[in-house]
Amino acid sequence: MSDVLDLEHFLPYRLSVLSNRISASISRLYAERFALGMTEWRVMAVIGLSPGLSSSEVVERTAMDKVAVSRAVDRLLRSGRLLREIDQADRRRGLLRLSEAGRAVYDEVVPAALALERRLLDGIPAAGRSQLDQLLQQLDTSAAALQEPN
Amino acid sequence: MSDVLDLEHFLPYRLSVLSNRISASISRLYAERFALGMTEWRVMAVIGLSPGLSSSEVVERTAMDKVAVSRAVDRLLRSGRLLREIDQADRRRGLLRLSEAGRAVYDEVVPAALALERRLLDGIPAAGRSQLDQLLQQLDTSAAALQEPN
DNA sequence: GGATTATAGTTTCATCTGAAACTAAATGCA
DNA sequence: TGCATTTAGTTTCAGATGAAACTATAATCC
Repeated sequence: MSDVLDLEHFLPYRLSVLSNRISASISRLYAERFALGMTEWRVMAVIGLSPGLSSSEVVERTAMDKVAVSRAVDRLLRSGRLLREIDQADRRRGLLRLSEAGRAVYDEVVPAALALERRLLDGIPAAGRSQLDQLLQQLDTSAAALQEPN
Repeated sequence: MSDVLDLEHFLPYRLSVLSNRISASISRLYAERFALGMTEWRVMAVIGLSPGLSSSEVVERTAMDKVAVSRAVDRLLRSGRLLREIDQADRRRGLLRLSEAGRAVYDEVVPAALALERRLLDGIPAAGRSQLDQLLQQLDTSAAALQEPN
């Protein structure tokens, strides 16, 4: 059909707008209540679930920029929400865990984040959710393929 | 079930990663071949389809920031890809259209963008695509609702 | 063991971004 | 008509961002 590009129906654009909308809401949640940036929250989320990871492992898992992670870790250390212990087996690496204060924030943010996700999915029945899951998976695979090969 | 938040399965996170991945690929396409930023391209896309809109109408349609649009328009005017004519009925407004050079870029980028979209959707059958369409629509509605009401 | 290469993480720098303040024109109102 | 308010669009400023250079440690090769 069309060589016409209508942004409204252009998948990359729709995803971008949707994702920005959601990020804005969710950032507001973190920022207002906990003075927490998106990157910082993501670091906390990863470390909360998997204590003892290093910064570069966080980078691998989250696909965030390593500079961003470095700075987020720095802020979290300084605000006392994260602890870092040098890995004695490899002294370049710093092993991260939540402090008590960090854990307290984590335990409060997780339910709020999950509640927000639930509101997003509210109108969508179980069948639709698993379709969504599968579709996102496929898109992610295609998108990853798009990255490298030209 | 769980009060556990695993980023890998957290919808806002997945959307953000997916959208960033796709945006990166697509930006590369615009940037390398045409020295065109994402915002600039979006402005061109809207104006290409609907010549004669003003900047603020572009803002409305794209949900982009008005500062970003203002700057993108400025760059596009200076690179000679866009023309602006002051609306004589309301001299605050500038009516935008693609120049000949702009149209040439547009006519080359549109098929490339559509091709990229096609590659994204490649593994997904027609049924899945319409599900996706519907799901994104629903999510967008929920996300919009999330914006205002606290 | 010493030189070379690779990796973890940080710093620098130039750019991008968006909120808020601002300018200019238009509209509403007395 | 003249003053106050609203709207279109730009500029300013302060902070976020990411590529590239850098530091420190580890691993590899001779």
